[in-house]
Order: sequence, then C-alpha cells, then structure tokens
Amino acid sequence: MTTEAGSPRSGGYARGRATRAEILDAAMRLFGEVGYRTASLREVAARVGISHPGLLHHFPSKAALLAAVLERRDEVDEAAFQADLAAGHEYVEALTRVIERNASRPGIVELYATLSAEATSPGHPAHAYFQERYRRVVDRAVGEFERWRDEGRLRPGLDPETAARLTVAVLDGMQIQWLLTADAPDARPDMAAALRAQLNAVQAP
Amino acid sequence: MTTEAGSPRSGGYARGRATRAEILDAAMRLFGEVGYRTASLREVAARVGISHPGLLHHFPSKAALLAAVLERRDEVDEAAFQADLAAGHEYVEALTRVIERNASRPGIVELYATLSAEATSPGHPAHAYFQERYRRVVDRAVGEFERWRDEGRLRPGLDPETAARLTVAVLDGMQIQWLLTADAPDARPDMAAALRAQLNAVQAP
DNA sequence: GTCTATACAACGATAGAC
DNA sequence: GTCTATCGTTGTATAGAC
Repeated sequence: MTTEAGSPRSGGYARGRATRAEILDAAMRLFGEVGYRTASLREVAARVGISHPGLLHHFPSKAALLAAVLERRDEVDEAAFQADLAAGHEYVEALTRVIERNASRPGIVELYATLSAEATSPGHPAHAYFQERYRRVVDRAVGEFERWRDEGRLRPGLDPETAARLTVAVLDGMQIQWLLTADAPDARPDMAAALRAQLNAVQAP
Repeated sequence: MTTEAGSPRSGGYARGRATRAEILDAAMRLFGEVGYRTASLREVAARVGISHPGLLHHFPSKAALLAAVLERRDEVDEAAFQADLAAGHEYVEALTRVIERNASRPGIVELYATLSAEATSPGHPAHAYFQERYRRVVDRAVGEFERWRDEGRLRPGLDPETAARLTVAVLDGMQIQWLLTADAPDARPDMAAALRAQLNAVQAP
C-alpha cells in the first residue's frame, strides 16, 4: 500500500537508485506545489537524483507520469472513502470527510481543479481519465439519491440524476471559490458547510 | 512595405496593418480553441500576419494579452446582461440567457473554465482578475437572493450568501461536466435546465 | 510608434552509447 | 536502466530599420 518514500538506499553511488515509486512520489509532491504545467520533468528527476531522460525511461511522457499520479491519488482517496463506508458511516458523512481531508491539502485540490478543467479538452492526456472519474462519482451519487427518492427524502420534482449532477457541480465549483480566496482566510467559504447546505436544498422539505 | 510574415490565409484585409483589435480578436479565438497555455504568441502573431515581437509591442507579455482578452470578453457579456435587465427581464432570465448564449460558444466556455481553475494559483497573471470577477458575480447573486428572502421565496434555513455561492458553484461545476461530454451529445447535461433546477432547490417549497 | 530580426534559456522529447 | 547529446518550440529581451 504505502510506498516507502524518501528512504535513501545505502551505497557509494547516489545515482541510478530511482524507482518508479520514488518518481511518482516526487511528481505528486511537485505537481501539488506548482501545478502540472509549471512543473518540469527535470525538476522531478533532480529530486530523485536522476537525469530527465532517465525518468522518461519509467514514464514515456509527462502525460503518462501525470496519469500515474492521478491513478495513485485516486486509489488512496477511494480506499479512504470505502473504509469510511465499511466503518458504518453514511454516504453523506463519508463524502464530507473526503472534503474535509482535502481542505488540508490545497496543493492536491488545486491540481485536481486545474486538471479537471484543462482536461475538458478532448486532446488532453487526462481527458479519458476525468471522463471515467466523473461518471463514477456521479453514478455513485445517483445511486444514493435514488435511495432518497424511494424513501421520500428527495425534493419533489427533482430527479436523482439532476440532484447528483448538481451536487458534484457544487463541490467542483466551490473548490474554485475556495482556492481563489487562499489569501483571504476570513472570506473563505466552508466547503463542508456548503456541501451540507446543498444536500439540504435537494432534500424534501 | 508589405509584411511577409505569416501564411497567406484570407486576403480579406490588408496584411501588415494589424491593429490591437485584430490581435485581441485572434488571441481570443485561439485561446478558446486550444487554451491559454497551449496557445503560442507566434501562432497568434501569424494569424494576424505580423511577427511575434511585433505582437509584443502591443502587449508586452503573454499575460498582458490574456488580461486584455478577458477584459474585453467581460465587457461584452456584461453589456448583454445589463441590456437584458434594462429590457425588463428578471435576474434569473438574464442569467439563463447568458448560459444559453455560452452553450453555442464551447471555446469561450473552455477558456473560462480552464482559466478560472489555473488562475486560482496566487502567482497567476489572471489571479486578481478572477478574484474581482467572482466577487462581482457572487455579490450580484447575493443581492437577488436577499430580495427572495424578503419576499419569503428563499428556502428557510438558507442564507442569501450561501445560496449565491452554491448557485455560482453549480454554474462553474456544470461547465466542467458539460465540457467533458463534448464527444457524447446524448449524455450531455442541459446547462440551463440545471440552473433552473438549482434555483428551484434553493427556493421556498 | 510600428514593426523585423536575432538571441537566449528552459522545456518535452528522442537517439544512441555504456 | 541510465547516461550524454541534441532537436524543435516556447516566452522573453534587445537592437535597430522605417
């Protein structure tokens, strides 16, 4: 599960020690710090002590490296979400906890916000990834709201599909507003509170 | 002196006479096509038939060009919105019309979605612009929802500020989902319908 | 003022040697 | 598996022609 990152292997020769996992770790960190487009392969490579063609041997392109980072990040988030569900938490609670966790990692939030927007372009290397991801996230929300509807808890006139899309949209849109107020903590919107307000709005009165 | 830079595309207007407005026009179009970061100054310059240092004489940097493009786009949208209001349309109708207009210009939508995300980074050249823009848009929505509240039309327990932020977030978030389904028109969410559903959800039952 | 020409450092990517 | 060397392209800066 957890990759042993940053533990320097002993040996007289510092170079040639970079593994796939070490590169992934450094890339995720740098992407989170400065964003995908600003980050350079040379900088990632330098952080793990190899040349940038050396890095490209493990990941054939910058886009491939990005894809690998996204997949790993997703696995971590998904595991935490499923663990919350398995621990008996409701869908709403588990979702709120994901949001709250992200609030302490602005770098990753910015990475996802920027990427999901730039990946809307059909030619983008992460386009298919985000299409699949949105379908998964929306579908899960649809399932939840279908349960609400069956129990009479969904607002009349609102179908589960629309409720799901609106809720996912609120999360994405609030991320932008949250990120844009990084330098004004007082005016910063509360992501979890916004989610609760939205869930309340789509609920039956 | 004829400038021979650029490809002989359309002989509509005389080459070598590129004005600020022509550059702005070409830049807006290219940014909308491929995004800000992918677009190159050389390509913009080529489209108006000048060299790229020639372009830099009018706009000292790529960021300055971007700022000018955003300001002009905003003026156009703002004028249309105000014209709708002046024509007696309600706020909700005017807002819906902006959305519907944008649905026919996916390039501009993608430009704004991408930019508002990448401009969340404090060092981005358009950071201040988007901060100001969001404050303006949210404030206008707050004003509208305060009216709703005073007339008893706002959902109880929901304050105008939160309702405004949620609504703006829905518009931004739905744009992502809309753009991501560009290659599947059947599954494409209806932006205007989503806005109406959201406004319905924040309304008093 | 309006431009062309040229130079520069940094980028992603490739080729080929150990 | 990792290196050095190199390619084409980018944003930017400067010099200088009209």
